[in-house]
Amino acid sequence: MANESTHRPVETVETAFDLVDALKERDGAGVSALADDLGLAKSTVHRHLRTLEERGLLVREGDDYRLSTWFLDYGVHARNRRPVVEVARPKVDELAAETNEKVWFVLEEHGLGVHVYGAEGKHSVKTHARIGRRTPLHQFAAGKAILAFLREERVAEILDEHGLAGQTHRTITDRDELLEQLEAIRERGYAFNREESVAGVHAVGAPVREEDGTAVGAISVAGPANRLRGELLTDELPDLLLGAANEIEINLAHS
Amino acid sequence: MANESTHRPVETVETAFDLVDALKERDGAGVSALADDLGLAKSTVHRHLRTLEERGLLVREGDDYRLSTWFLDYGVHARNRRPVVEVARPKVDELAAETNEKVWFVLEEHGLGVHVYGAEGKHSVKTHARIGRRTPLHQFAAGKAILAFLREERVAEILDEHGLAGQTHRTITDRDELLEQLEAIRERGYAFNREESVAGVHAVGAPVREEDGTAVGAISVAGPANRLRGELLTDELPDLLLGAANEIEINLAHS
DNA sequence: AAGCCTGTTCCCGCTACTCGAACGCAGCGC
DNA sequence: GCGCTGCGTTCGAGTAGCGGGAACAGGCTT
Repeated sequence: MANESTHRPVETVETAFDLVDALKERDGAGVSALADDLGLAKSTVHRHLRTLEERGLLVREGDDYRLSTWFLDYGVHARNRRPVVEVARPKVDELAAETNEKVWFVLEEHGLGVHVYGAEGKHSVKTHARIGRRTPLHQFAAGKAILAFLREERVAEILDEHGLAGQTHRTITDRDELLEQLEAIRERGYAFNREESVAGVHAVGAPVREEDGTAVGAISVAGPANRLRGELLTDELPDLLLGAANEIEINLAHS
Repeated sequence: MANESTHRPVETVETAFDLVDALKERDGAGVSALADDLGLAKSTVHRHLRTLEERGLLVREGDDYRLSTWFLDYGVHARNRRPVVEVARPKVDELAAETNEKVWFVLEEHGLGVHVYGAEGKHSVKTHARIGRRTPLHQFAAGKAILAFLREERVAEILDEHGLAGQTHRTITDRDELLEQLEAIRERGYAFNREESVAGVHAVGAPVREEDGTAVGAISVAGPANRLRGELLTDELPDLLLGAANEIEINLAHS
């Protein structure tokens, strides 16, 4: 599929999104700053920004432009298109109420984990996770749970493409070690994250699978390491998660 | 500022977003269908879709493309950039718990109301409102609350640009009638919506204003018409809303 | 097997995108 | 007061690259 070498992207579209990315990163900026940043002529940047603004994608604040909430509309649409999200949402809420911890539902897209829905428990920790954020799958419990239940070639593809970047000193950065863990996850059915993405934070993740066994997403519970330990971490939470994941799978199959 | 006539948009970017819009509307589609729809050559559509897909903005499902959750990342970023949203969020949650009804926080952008954050009460009604959705300001309580506290010229601009489309038989479609209502809203400080956006649904909306008096957003409570009536509608809910709006304004000024 | 539907590739022509220079305006320092 | 320097904006020109059309490859149906 798709011989990469022959395909030439639409460069004008690429610069448009380079601008959008730059605006996101800089939290808004003006014409000159963006032109410098991207090595484009001011007039070019100007024309692009105006085009995007007239479409409603950007808003002006004085001489600066920033992203508009149009993107939210596209994004929410994209999220809700995946049936599993609608099914998972109430279960995530339930789990958060039961465990009092932060609960996430995560999808895989383009080989990265996307946090698409989260619910706060009474004692939720604040992590860097946020709706829409993309995280390399090997760095967290839900991600590893997904990886463990993807086709082997797909896993290889993903690891080749995105590598094994470290996040904390505990993050798995060795490929063989990761593959071993994935094997263990496959056997017991759920994944742990012991300070691999945030220092002081533990998590458990369980995959949500479809009929053929491949993961369409995962749910996870995360909390402070000193609270999530012992049997709570190794037995109780996995039980709750597997139950919830299973319910989601059933509801998904009958929807 | 901005002589519209001289400015020529980047057409390639426009077609790219025409494709994105079409994909949103159709919930995903293939090359040929999109080419037919937009009157473009298949090869053109193909090249655009590939470009967007390689950027991670689209995902392929077989031969169909659909929007990816990348947009969610942009959108959440855009929303969280507005400081008022972070401040309003906990108040919206509180109000939902207190009233047991659906509570929304709405921003104005490009002359339209954007529902950026909503909280469910125990007895929430399901309306067509959804995070990210844009609605003409004259059609609902929060929107009217915002309109009432914008500069007069700005209001005229918005009405000229977006018109007064009807939504239910109760929607205000007469400009003078709307301006009169806005005057009344300015005097009492909050707005009502009696089946003007959804049949059988009433709502109350209160503006969140900054120091100079202009609205930066609004909160609203919506529920079934037969529950939201009498003193609850005309006194109790307005009181609660004004209190919450005021707290948001104070927190916003000190953040 | 032939037809028809996809998505995909290739190449050519002309559009329109990019650039650079010039302009108007503000704010600042001398 | 004046000029400098920053900004966003406009204009014109030259050519890169976008868009179109035709041809190809593969699946499915008839």
